[in-house]
Amino acid sequence: MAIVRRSEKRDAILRLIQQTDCHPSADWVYQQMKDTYPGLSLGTVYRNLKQLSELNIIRRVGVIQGQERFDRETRPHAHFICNRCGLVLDLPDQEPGQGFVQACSEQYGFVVEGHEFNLCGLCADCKKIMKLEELQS
Amino acid sequence: MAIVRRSEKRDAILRLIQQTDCHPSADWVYQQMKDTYPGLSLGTVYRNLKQLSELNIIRRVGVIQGQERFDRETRPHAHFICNRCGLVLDLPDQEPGQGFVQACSEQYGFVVEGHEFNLCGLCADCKKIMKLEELQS
DNA sequence: TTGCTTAATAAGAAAAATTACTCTTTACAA
DNA sequence: TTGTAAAGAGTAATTTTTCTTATTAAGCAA
Repeated sequence: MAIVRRSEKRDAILRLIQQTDCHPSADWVYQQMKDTYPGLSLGTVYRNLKQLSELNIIRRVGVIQGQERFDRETRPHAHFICNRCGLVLDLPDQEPGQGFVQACSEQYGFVVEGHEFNLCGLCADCKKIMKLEELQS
Repeated sequence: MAIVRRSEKRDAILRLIQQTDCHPSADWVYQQMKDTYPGLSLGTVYRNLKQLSELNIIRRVGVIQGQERFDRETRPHAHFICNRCGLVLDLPDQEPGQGFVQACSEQYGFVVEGHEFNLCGLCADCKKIMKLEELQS
């Protein structure tokens, strides 16, 4: 990988992500920053998010309702994702059994570098709303 | 959800996915079908893939190298994803402990409808290629 | 069966999200 | 200070979703 040079924009993007627990999207970052950095390009946000996740400084969560979401926490942990409102919540890690990774590596010859584990469903708020809608129909 | 009507295009899309184990992308499906169905629209492929996965007839795997991939197998199972070549491989299910789902549901009030579990890394072929590249540099 | 009704489906265009590319600016080492 | 390559802005291209209008599948009545 190429040398990584210091950059004001990247520092600011990272600071912003570190300060929130909302698992931001690229556009959220852009909207938050564009007043302070008027010349900021959305492409720059995307490029730096990609770079930061490749450097394992932040982490990709996955595409939720059409937008990639990111996570300041790189240590292994699971996520809950609400299918209705798009909420992302950190959960304590659900480690794949060490035996499982070992077996896959041996059987198929893989190098396993990481894992992602997401539960999907309805969050508490959306659960209530769905119940209301049922009653009304 | 709305009533689902029979449709020639959707049947053909589903048949195609059932016949392969390559975890296709929308564009792969489109490329395979466009000769047989000259008027086929890429939008139709996307709409039907979305609908089939909402009906739980196929399953979304996730975005890999910029493209969403799909899986004919809807029963719970894990995936291995190669970060270098984009290979997707089915693995036997790594069930989240029933206790884990139960605990999340109770603690946060979630309704957990499903889970996705992916191992990421290098497949056997890419492992060899990376080794070669190391030797050459 | 035949024709009518309606709502799902399709095509095509447009919008949105993301990535790639080109050219300019800038960080940093020699 | 200067040479270099990384980083940025802006634009274009790609992938995916959404919207509009026309078509068509399927239930119902005659």
